Amino acid sequence: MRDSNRPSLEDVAALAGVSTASISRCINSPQKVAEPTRQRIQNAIETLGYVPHFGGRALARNRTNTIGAIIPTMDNAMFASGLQAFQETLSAAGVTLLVGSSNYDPDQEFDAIRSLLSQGADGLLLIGAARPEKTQAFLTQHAVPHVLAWCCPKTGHSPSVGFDNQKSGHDITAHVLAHGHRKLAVICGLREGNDRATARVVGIKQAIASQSDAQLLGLEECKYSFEEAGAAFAQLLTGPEKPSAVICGSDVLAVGALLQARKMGLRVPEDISITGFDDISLAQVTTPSLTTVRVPQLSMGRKAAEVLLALLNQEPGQNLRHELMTTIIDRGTLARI
Amino acid sequence: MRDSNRPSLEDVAALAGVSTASISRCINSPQKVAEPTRQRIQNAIETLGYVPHFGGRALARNRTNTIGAIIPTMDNAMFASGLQAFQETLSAAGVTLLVGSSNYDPDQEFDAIRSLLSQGADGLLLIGAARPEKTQAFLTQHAVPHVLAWCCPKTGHSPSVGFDNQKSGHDITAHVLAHGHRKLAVICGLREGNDRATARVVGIKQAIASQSDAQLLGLEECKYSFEEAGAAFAQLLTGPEKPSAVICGSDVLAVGALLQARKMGLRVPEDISITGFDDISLAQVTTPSLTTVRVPQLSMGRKAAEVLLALLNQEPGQNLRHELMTTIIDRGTLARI
DNA sequence: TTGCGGTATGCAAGCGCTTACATTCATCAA
DNA sequence: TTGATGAATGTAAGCGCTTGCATACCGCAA
Repeated sequence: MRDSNRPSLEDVAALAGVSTASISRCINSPQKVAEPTRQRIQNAIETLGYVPHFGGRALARNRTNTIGAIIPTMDNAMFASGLQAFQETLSAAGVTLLVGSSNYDPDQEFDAIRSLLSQGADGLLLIGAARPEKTQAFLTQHAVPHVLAWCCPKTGHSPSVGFDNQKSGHDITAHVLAHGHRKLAVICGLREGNDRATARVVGIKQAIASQSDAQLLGLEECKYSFEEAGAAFAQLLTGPEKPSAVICGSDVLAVGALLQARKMGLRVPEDISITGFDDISLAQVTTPSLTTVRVPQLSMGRKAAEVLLALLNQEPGQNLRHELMTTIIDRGTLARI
Repeated sequence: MRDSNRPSLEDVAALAGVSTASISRCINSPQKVAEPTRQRIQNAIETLGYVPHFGGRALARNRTNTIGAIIPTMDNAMFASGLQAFQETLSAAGVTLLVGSSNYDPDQEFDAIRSLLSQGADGLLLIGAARPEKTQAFLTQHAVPHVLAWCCPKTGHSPSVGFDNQKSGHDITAHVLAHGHRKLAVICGLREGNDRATARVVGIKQAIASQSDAQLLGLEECKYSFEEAGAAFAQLLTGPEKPSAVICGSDVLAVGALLQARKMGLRVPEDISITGFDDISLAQVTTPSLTTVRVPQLSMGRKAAEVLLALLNQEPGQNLRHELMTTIIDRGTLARI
């Protein structure tokens, strides 16, 4: 490739009149090299435009300073900004981020894991806790340092940085109930293999169950798109009894529902209330703006990076389970009745 | 790290009773190995859970199968979905994506470039064409295969996959003028070091200049946030003459303006028209939804990946400049007057 | 002067993989 | 039978870097 005249350590050594060992030391622990030598080496490095060869270094050190993240998709503000924070934190520590995506598909996730590891990732960031036996076994067998984000499982021994999806689902529902709603409906993402979506629904159902006169009129599962969510919303309104509030498992779903409601001539929140989840920027932009659950994406991304770095550096005494708090953001789509 | 008992080629070779060369061949070009041997090797690989060591491979091949992308930020739907498409295309070709971010800062971009290259990136995706001499020199000196996206420079010899920002800026402005607007104002991103923002404004001004009775009442530069854009919008309305339309260099800015307009009691588009740029999902969600310029993010990301892969494989006869078309999406924030 | 301790540098052995070249062996045409 | 051919496999030389150990050198105390 771009090698033929790529300078190597040896070239630098020749130019500076020292051994390759000194160059290496000068780069990796400058204090071990006398000042005048350091100068000479620096000059040589610069005149040649030397950049250490990654493969050589990785081979000798058996470490790449690279971390992989596998997220369902970047095409969703939800993960993108968490990932951005994650990347920035890593970058500050001199570690580079490799990304892979799973499209919410466990098989694709497995492939991505294999691929990132074979690309030399020292550790991984994974979203959620639910994964097939096969994937778990692979992670265990290869003793892959990893942290789970967007969740906070009570079982399992993977470090995690996230929040309690179930509790958050419960909270927003309790909030809706407290506003007087009794006939509820739910739109959630496809739950198979998605523990976050699943847990949120569990929390929602739990809250409804604990309010004796409340009822769940319907639940629709769909992909995270405006269109599908709109269709799901329409479907929920076909029954004989109409919900007074629709609780959505994500802001994208909620916005899809909101747009559809408008299309159907329903006023939000006068005719029907809608709530979201995540608090991505979409949520503040709709009219009315979305009552939703704020997920601490930035701090989650940052913290996940810190935990993973600590893991790789074998720093002891780490807290392995970091539960962050979500907050209900009251805006305009939830009416009191 | 996770090495002590990591199996190596040699271990596999011992188990399978062949030489390491055969294992390597079996992995990289199976047709060169006889079927029974292949079976034996496969078994050995699986029982040991062997995964090739990245460093060793990179060293021997002098290629990492890794590509770096440096984008201003992922925390903006604008780049995120293009990046997603880019990543998916690479992934299908067995290439992994490394990401870095620049925060729209040329120095940070330079650091990111160095960092990704030192991480072994075989090639780079960069956003926009404008960069300091120093950065250019670095790219040239190291003969870094790269492609520029989100732009389509007529000069320079870097391959590019993008669209004509200036023309698009011109087009949307002409569109606004065709709706009868004559008093215009502009909100754009910080132009320093951002050739896309700059070019868009040039196009906008050009269109205004070509319509003799049109005038540009004001231009505000700000960061890509709702708040700053709102402030910019307010600022534009402080003068004695009020614009009838505000052209924004990005949907984020347009939405900020829109929210601010509402706050100020202005009806959009009755009292004032607003246009965006990019057509990210925000644009279809506001009330009224945003008249904007659609940028073909998915095809851009995909194409950029293809071009870069072709570049790395030394495929000849490549078209080095791919200009994609933008489209004006008419929605509700532009009135006819 | 000798010897000691410490610092700066060099030497050389890997790290795990790929691959050009060498070897072996079976097949087949002459 | 013989030699040419080609397929399957082995041998071993790197790829560029790090690092334990050896060496050289300096200043200083004895």
